Amino acid sequence: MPRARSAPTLDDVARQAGVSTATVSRCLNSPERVVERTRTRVLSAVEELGYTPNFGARVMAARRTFTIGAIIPTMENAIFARGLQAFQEELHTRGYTLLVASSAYRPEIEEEQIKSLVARGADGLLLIGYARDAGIYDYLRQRAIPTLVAWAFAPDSTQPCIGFDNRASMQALTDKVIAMGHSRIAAISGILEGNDRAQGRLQGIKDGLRHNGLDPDSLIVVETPYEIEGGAQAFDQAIAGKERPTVVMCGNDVLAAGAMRRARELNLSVPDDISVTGFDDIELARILTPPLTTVHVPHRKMGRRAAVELVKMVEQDSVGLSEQLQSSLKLRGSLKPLT
Amino acid sequence: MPRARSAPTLDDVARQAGVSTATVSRCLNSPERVVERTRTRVLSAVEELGYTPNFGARVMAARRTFTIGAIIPTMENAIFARGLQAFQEELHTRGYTLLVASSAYRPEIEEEQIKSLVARGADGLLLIGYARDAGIYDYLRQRAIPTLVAWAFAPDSTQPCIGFDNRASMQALTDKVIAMGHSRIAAISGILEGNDRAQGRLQGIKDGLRHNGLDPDSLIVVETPYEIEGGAQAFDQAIAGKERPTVVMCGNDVLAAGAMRRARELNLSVPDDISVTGFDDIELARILTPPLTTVHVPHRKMGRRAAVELVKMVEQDSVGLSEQLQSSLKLRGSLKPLT
DNA sequence: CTGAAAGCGCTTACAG
DNA sequence: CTGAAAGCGCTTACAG
Repeated sequence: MPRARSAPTLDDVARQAGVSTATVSRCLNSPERVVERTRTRVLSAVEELGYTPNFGARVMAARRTFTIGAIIPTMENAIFARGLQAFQEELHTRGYTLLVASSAYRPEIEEEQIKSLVARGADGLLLIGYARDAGIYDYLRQRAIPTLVAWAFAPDSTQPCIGFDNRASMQALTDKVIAMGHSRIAAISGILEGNDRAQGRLQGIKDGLRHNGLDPDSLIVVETPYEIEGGAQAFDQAIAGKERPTVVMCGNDVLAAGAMRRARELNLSVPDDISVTGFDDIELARILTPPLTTVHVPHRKMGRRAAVELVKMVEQDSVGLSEQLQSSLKLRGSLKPLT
Repeated sequence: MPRARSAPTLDDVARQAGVSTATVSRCLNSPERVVERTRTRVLSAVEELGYTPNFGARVMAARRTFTIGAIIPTMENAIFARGLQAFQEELHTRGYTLLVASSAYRPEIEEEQIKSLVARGADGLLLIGYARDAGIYDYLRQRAIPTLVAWAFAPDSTQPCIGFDNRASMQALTDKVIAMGHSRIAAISGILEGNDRAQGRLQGIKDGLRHNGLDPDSLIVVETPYEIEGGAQAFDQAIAGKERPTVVMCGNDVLAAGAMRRARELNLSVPDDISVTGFDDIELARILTPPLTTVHVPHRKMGRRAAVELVKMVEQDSVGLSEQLQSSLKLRGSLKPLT
């Protein structure tokens, strides 16, 4: 915060207005406690000098930064971008600023980033998914940093969480896929380790198989990073067996986009030769050819609700209420009934 | 930053280690100025107490926050997401944290956000594009906030900028389009007002027309927000004239994706009935059917370079060097020669 | 190499 | 409604 050496301070304003610094501070922070006459005098002094409160001093005296930290796996994935945008907008209307860091889906980086944002004075923290080392939650509890988990919902989570049930959502899609006559199913999953969303989604497929009398162990599973290229390469493995699956269920829309691109390169028609499904319903899903069958997730709503709840936790020092949001199936051209 | 009332302070550490607070501070900030024996004693006291420096106090005393602010139009657009991710990664390796705000492409919101991030103590600022009110630059200069512009390069910019020449890049694409035999050209542009990138790209198309002896005034121009839906709706207008254009050149890939979706809905084949081009070469470009001809922009490199330069400006109090990055054409299936 | 002490610029009980 | 003053927890010349 290197500023012109001449940056005016509260003292300057006080002198100019002929009042004490306490009064100036009150005019700025709780104007109703100052009589109108004084207030206008002070405010015009503020205006005249172009005074802006010094951030560090204010933080130190008030013991809060009005800053909320968020650590997401990556900003590049549209899945987080949309929700994070809504989160930031909502924070802004509430007077908070967003501090962002990314973990690249790596627990040890996430841990480092958590500590870094806490050291930077984040008043509260948004994390993606609930599965992580208990030590981190201890650390956060010890420092009394309100922490909210999003993008996942688990009734038994130790942390308040706002999100949807990844596992049940994926099972619902699987039930539908099976109802359409598919039974040779392959899954392209994101990296499972340390990722409760990816694990939940894969479990959801197995639940669906089991639920419909199919053997979950017969499921072909290919694990790959959540990238288009990953989806494309995984597709090759997914269809490599002697009997080609009739449908490839992907852990998210990005993987599905990669899978569909690869299908096209192999001259396989989607959905005539093979069906493909995704998860998330990001914008991409509708511009693919054919449009992608997927699970719709209310990203913006989730981001907004998370901001509201987290600010409440920070300001009222409350524990935070979990909230389960509903997902829904979007049936589009990439999934076709087996006649 | 509400923490457990028991959060240890420098004083606690000093007492525990039997030294002064000055020595503890030195151990943490310039360890080489403390003799080893003392240092290890202090460090183990730090460890024992689980001491973390108080952010506000440190900021106030040191007069900097090690925080860099970035204000982008929106996080939702993959165009910024990729570059911002790289920007954040590079900042992190240099010990800085990223503060993010978004402007929704609205100058008045951007101005508010600039002031907000400055008030939050951003040591430096990253802004997108150079065109904005001179008053803002005055404001930033007055507070001595190092400011770097990215996503655009203009040799005559008053601010240091790291980016590419939007206008020349689009002209290069236009030259190519015309060389392929197209002359009935429509443009789907982003909103022009206050957006130098959008203006530059549109000018680039006109430059190309002029350069090839065509009348720039004959260009059909439809202006719409940078969203898929905007591109889809604009497509209808772009082809509404008596003679259908043979190519629709879009201000970015997102608009192009919308245009292509709409073409499909109208049963127009791309590229047989009409060609489409984009700008940015985000991942989406390669998964469209057919793949999109576009202008490749080195987003990650731009983000990294911007971080390096901005940190240099902050730490060395230097003016900042502009850097022009090269874009390149990606010719793919959505653009077809007119035989 | 280390310490005593001033100072950073606010906020906030506590008085009046 | 307003002011005097303590205090927030660091950093950093300045001495020694």
